[in-house]
Amino acid sequence: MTEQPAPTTTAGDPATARGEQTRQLIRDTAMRLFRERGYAQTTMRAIAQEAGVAVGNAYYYFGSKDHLIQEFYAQSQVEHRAAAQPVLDREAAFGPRFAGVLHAGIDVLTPSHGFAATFFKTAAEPTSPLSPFSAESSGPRQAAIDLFGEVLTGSTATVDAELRPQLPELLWLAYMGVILYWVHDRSPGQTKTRQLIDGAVPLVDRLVALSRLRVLRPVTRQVLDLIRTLRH
Amino acid sequence: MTEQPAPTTTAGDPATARGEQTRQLIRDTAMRLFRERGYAQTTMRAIAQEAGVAVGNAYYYFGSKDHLIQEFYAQSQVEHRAAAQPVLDREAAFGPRFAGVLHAGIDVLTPSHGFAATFFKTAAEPTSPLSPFSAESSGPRQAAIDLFGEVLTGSTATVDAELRPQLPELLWLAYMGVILYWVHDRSPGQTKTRQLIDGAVPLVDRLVALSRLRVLRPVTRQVLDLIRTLRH
DNA sequence: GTCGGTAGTTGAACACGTTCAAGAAGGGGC
DNA sequence: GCCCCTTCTTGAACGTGTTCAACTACCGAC
Repeated sequence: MTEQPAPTTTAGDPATARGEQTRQLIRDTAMRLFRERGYAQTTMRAIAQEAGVAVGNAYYYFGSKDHLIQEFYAQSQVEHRAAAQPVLDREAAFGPRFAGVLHAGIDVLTPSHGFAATFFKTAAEPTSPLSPFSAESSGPRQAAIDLFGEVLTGSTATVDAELRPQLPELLWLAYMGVILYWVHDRSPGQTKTRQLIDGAVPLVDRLVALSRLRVLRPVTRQVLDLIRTLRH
Repeated sequence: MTEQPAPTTTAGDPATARGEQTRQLIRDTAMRLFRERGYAQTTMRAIAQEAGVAVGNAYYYFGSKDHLIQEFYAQSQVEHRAAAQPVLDREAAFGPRFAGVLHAGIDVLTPSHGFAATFFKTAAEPTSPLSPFSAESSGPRQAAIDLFGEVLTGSTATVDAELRPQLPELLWLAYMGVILYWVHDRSPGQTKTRQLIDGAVPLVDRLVALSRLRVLRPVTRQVLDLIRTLRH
């Protein structure tokens, strides 16, 4: 239903399409206003006016106000990947790698905590294309999962063979949990989220290591079976 | 800001206030329309018209359309408590008690899966008074936590002394997780949520039992310290 | 019975997200 | 130059949630 030009999210090509400039103008204006006033307080009329275009023009490029959020996601994901690179280069052990990537994610989001929190509700709606589990956001999601795959591939940790293929997605899921906590985190500077990361990662680390133990094999199996059943 | 008469959520008193009838009429009409058409498709004008009152009148009793959701929560909580009673009477072991109460919760919500899912997003917004973590919903929340307290008090399970006081809230948190999964569950009849409950409860059961083990004492401590740190 | 005040009720009006028919701009084919 | 088609742009109009000044119904006090 909602017509849209080919998604040119990935930078690089020199704005061939005629409207690409307008698209970026509207997107940047929206991001700025979201940061300045918050999501709810930013009206589509205000975005259009500040960008110097008509309201309908914004809807030509973005199907809805919510779709502007998706733009924010994609942007954040790219920044997250970049911020994680130094960690992946530096650390070799699983724990520090995982913690570093989680911290990098929060680092990227921190400046937007005020307004990001208010619109993460849209992501929580299952029917919304903005849900991190939806088909529409499978691109950014897969990129994020791949990032946690890199946390593993580059690490010195030895992981249970059966658990291994599931683990990147599980780590991503843990990251989603961290974000959920972060969104609700009212502590100054969201320090508690940092404590959550630093406290939980060693536990995950130990758990992953334990999964290889002979005695715990049945439990590991049980957990993996459950996960496989529950995946869509 | 939003003026409201004293909340008479608890039934029993014979509608002393003049407007109590109107209040219930509007609430029941809203619940019916939500079920029939879904939350987004039900307009405040439609609710008012079906109830035979003016639009503004609905706002006299309920601060916003979202506040009607809170009414749904409260109602569901009461039904959940009632549906859990047979389980609490029947079962003695922790596992079956916990599983039974979780299933009872899903039983109560199942008829509303279609529309309940769409508005759980409102609950996910941290700033919203509808968030299950908010001060405004501390009443229903505490009632729910108490229900999981009863799961423990009546059970034959012996729990680590340090873990014990935290456990009801943790079980409630697990219930929130189940609901989060249920909301996204697209399987027919939400059978996967049932599998989640049946698969996860034995694991929780085992985990709780293990927490008392000498060898695992340091880990239990670590987890409990983390939880205590993260609580608000 | 009348007065005064509270509780309850009304519907027009507002700002918002969104739609859409109409038009403008651009660019290739001849 | 002219035509045609796609791409882009416009702003009025619609339906929504919400507000609010005005009005009515009730009830106790005298």
